[in-house]
Amino acid sequence: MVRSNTREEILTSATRLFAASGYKGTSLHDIAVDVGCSKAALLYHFDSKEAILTQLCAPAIAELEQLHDRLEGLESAPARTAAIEGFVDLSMRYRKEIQVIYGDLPGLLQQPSFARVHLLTQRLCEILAGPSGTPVSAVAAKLVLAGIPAIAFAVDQGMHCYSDEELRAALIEAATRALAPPT
Amino acid sequence: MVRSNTREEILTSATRLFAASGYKGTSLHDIAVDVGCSKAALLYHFDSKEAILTQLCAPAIAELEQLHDRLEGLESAPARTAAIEGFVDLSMRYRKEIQVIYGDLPGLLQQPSFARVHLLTQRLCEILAGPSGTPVSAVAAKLVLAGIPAIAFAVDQGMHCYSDEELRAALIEAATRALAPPT
DNA sequence: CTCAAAGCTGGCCGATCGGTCAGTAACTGA
DNA sequence: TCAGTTACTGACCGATCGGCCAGCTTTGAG
Repeated sequence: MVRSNTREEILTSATRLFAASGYKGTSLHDIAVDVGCSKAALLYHFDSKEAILTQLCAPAIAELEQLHDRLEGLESAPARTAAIEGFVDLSMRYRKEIQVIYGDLPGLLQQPSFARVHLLTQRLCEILAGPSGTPVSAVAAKLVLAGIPAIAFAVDQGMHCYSDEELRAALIEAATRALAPPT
Repeated sequence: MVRSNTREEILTSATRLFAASGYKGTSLHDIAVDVGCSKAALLYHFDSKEAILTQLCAPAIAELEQLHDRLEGLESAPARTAAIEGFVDLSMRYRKEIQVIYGDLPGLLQQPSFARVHLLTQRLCEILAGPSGTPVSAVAAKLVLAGIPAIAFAVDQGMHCYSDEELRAALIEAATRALAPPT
């Protein structure tokens, strides 16, 4: 049997398995069984296990990059609302990938391809914190920026009570509220 | 050389190494080198690698349990403020342990000793969401509950700009603001 | 002084890991 | 028809993993 889209199947399986058991907790054998091919086939399509991880995170990172570019030209206030909306959408669209990243954060931080993510996230944080520069606004920005992906992380483990639209709206409102200056 | 407090040294080293490289990413050999003893010595003091993980998380889990008991008798409003303060304090005191848990969340969720943590966190979430029961308040509670430990997670990787007191105050204010009903 | 317990070591075990390699079946353009 | 490329397999490799065990010191009570 020869298939045409094995590469995509590998990426799909790897994403689900990495998200469920972590990068280190998932072996090439596990992925091969899930895909229904040999372990060697994985390494025919990808240079290494790490290459699989990098490839499956690539689209999410690319979109984060795009979000960053989109915000660069805006004024402070509209940049903030756009950042909230963009980051919520991005976190919800790439739930599984975020689960993978969160599940292996300490080990991944050292990897060069994620250093860029760190920079982009820091920039987003500055935008969310706004120009005031008080500790509270900076910490609130970190809170939102860490909390939203963490919800995306947890949402597949027992938070099916809300629809995506409800969840999105609620996240944006809660984030906006946390970041709003006290009245 | 015979030492008296090897057990504590093992727990300290393991916590730091697990936090830095993850549970799976740290071998018994790594811990043994860090402590300055043999790998076999680790398994003399603890039944297994997993037992080390369980033991080092035990104090944090016990305190979470205490926080839960303390909140049980309170009314809705004071329970919420006490929950915020208690959870912020707990998250800051056990930063390293939280880093360990976050770093291996997917794998750890299946473990029985962490099922209890899941329950306690859910109860905390209900208290933070309050009696209103709207999606926004529930999601805001999740946001705060996920965001605070995530900051504790990230704080040791480049957020030394604030003192613990500043950080604590800012976290409590940001969390309170995110959870406050719109005025 | 004796001796058992506590604390610890070096060496070893089977299992599993990521990765390599020679070989093969199927498809494809010349 | 046939050479060449693509997609893939099974067997195998060295390294590393968690864990076990026989035996060696050190310590302290009787």
